[in-house]
Amino acid sequence: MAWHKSSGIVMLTRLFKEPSLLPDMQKFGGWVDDSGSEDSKTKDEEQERCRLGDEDLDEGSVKGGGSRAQSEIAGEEDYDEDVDEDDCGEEGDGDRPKKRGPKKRKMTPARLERSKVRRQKANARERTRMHDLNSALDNLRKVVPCYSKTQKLSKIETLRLAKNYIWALSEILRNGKRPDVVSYVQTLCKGLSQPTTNLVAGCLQLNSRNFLTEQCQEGVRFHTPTPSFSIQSYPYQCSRLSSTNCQSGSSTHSLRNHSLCSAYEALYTEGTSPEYISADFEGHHSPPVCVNGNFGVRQEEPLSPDAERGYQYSMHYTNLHGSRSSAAHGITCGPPGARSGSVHSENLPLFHDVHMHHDRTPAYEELNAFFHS
DNA sequence: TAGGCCATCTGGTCCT
DNA sequence: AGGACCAGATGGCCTA
Repeated sequence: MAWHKSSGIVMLTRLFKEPSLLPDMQKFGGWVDDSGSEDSKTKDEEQERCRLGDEDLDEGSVKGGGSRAQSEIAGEEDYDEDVDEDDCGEEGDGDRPKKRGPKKRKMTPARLERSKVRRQKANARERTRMHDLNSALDNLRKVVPCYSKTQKLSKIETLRLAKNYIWALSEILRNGKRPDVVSYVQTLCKGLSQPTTNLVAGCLQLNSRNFLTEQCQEGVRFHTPTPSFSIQSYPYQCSRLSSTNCQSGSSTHSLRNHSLCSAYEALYTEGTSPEYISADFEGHHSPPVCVNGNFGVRQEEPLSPDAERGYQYSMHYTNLHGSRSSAAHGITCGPPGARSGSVHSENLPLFHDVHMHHDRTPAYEELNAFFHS
């Protein structure tokens, strides 16, 4: 599906206004073949233009016959200078067909100035609109899984993750049962770039005590709602794996399943009710960790040294912007103030500024209650 | 230096 | 008439 960034943002905006559009998201996108924009002016030029006043806003508002709104905004200064403002006679030479519609008026300095002012106002409105849009996007970043103040998801990744998140939650509500965790993770990461996938999966991976499971070694068979989706599509990069029994592949980078294995493991934690333990994954119980805002985080007991060592196997997140947060990150995960339930960040060298959300929205509460009922 | 991401400008279109 | 929306173009910044 072709997904244009701006189109995606617009779609998101409209989705908030019209949730009924959600089923049409998949149809949304595509490139518009259009052209014809003038060169953008530099910021210095823009600042210079901003020094212009509005004294001409109300001057000379008399228009010719018909609407001229478009021509006023759309570069009226390009119109012919030799067309008289009051000329209502024939336009153009005899060979060309006569043009209908409003006459082009001569650009007087005053009108030129008005055009500039109008353009400035339009630019200011557009800036405000985009700022509002970005603000909404920031709010969206805060409610999708994996929020990082220092490592913001890009716009497109935020939208993709939000779409996946909505889809995952919809599936949960539709099925009325606890989801298969790996499928849940898969759904969240579907279509995301590798860095974002690593980020999301890394957020889900808090416990590596039983990092490599049989499922991992043998290849996890996922219960995915979308058969075409395969975890093999996400070559997660793992770090600090050399000392573990994760060497199932020929290289570190071959351990692409580990993060999801850990994420998978992470959900099935001790402290949860027995029915929470998947039949597919009940060999061990790990300290409770969150998967996203819909899952609570509790850790009932201090980590054992082994468990702490296990965190050394945290997946490496290849961030989008390099060194900003690539090292010494841990995960802050869990309800604020839940000291015993939070994983010590010092044990989590990655993702220290990354955490799952716990926005107490009604949907959150409902789902959280659902998962802990 | 290429590529990704972003902010901004710009002109076109639609709607009120 | 004017604002909202859209999408292309452009340049800046950053990272690999």
